[in-house]
Amino acid sequence: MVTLSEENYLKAIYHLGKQGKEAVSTNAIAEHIESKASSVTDMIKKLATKNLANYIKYQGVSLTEEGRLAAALVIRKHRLWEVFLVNKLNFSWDEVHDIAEQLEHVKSLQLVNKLDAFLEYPTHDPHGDPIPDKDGNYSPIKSINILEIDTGKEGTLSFVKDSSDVFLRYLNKNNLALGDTIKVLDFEPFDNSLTIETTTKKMIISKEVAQNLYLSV
Amino acid sequence: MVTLSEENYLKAIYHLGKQGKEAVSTNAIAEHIESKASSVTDMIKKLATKNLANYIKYQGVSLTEEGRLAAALVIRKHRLWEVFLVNKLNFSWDEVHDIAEQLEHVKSLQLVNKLDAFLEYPTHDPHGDPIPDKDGNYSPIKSINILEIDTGKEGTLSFVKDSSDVFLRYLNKNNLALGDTIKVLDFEPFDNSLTIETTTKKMIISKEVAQNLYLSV
DNA sequence: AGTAATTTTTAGTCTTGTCTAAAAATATTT
DNA sequence: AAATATTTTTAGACAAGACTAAAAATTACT
Repeated sequence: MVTLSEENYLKAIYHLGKQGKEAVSTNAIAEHIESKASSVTDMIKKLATKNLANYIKYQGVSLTEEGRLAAALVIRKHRLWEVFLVNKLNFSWDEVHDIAEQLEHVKSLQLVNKLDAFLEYPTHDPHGDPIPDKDGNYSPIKSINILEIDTGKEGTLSFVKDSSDVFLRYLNKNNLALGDTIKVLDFEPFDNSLTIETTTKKMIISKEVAQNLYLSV
Repeated sequence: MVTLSEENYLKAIYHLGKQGKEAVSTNAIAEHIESKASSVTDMIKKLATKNLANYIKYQGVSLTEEGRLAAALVIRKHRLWEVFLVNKLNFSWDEVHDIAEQLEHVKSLQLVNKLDAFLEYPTHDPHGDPIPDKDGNYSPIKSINILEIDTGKEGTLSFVKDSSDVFLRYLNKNNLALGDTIKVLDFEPFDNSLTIETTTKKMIISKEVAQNLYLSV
């Protein structure tokens, strides 16, 4: 049995080293989960004895295949619950993190999979992060919301979810095309709209449009 | 902050003494939550210092108004989640208890209330137990599933949810009327039908019919 | 390479919630 | 009402997870 606390460490290791494959430092983990280095050492020893992590003293930790899968499952649950909270319960996407942080620890594979079906197999959460499948795999493409506001991060428009005529006409009219480089400048909480910047201009896009733009970063 | 463990004790006290008003014994609680009497003593002392319980040594515990409300909230959450699992995720009503036992501890008043709205303000969970409202109150009437099979418990038919012509004709045809005494003899998991017994006869009713019959016990 | 700075680990302590075994209080029986 | 049985509480121990302070290892610097 993987405890709540163990799950949080697995998540941290997963996020800090590319999906847990790279070794991450004790200090990085401590900072990420807001604890102390000594606590981290204790826990990673425990994860190692449980075959969830590879650990060599003073050399950092990485996840075993088993650990990677366990971490991906927690992330899958987190993101599915976020979709539920936003799409079904009408939360706004900036309110759901703390609740999903609790829901992600509920244990029942049947529950995850039924929730997945109920939500009609979403591929991305409301923040634009991709949702791992049952085997822990996911596409590296993220929806536009993922670009944090005003950090200067940019992405390349590489996929549109809705390929209806009316949406493609919208893109045409606004001079947006696959391959364009996009940066997010501002987020308006009132209607969830975004101000974005391409190489040629600045514009405001609605929540509906944002949800259909996918970028590689 | 009320911890997970504290919530479980509050629930137990609430269930064992009529909504926590009557004093319940240490042993009864220990048995109910499958722990030891000494652990219970420790915890009820803690609940008392937190003003959630009234405790006099060797005299049992009851809940304070604050404790009663906290317990009712946990039960409200448990039963709402059960409705969600059965009505939205298509679980059968005998599979949902353990999952709801975890979900009931998720903290967010906003979540409970949005879930309540999403489920269209259900009054009873899939087992027939009434769902407390925001103030911890609920009707003492239970839907028929609550009568445990073959325990000899009986109730009086006192309310029908669906009052359409077609349902009332069904009741007429089958000689079921308000005031009738009803006992549940068997449950068929395949289609969730029940075998019931009135003072005059024995019959099988479908899940749909059962969901509309409410009894006072 | 040798010293200084940083990172990581160890050792020992604390809190929460649980347990066993023994002591104290209450209930029951005759 | 005394003796016995049962229930409840206390005392002390333990596991999980976190912390502080000190020791050990690694990395960085000159």
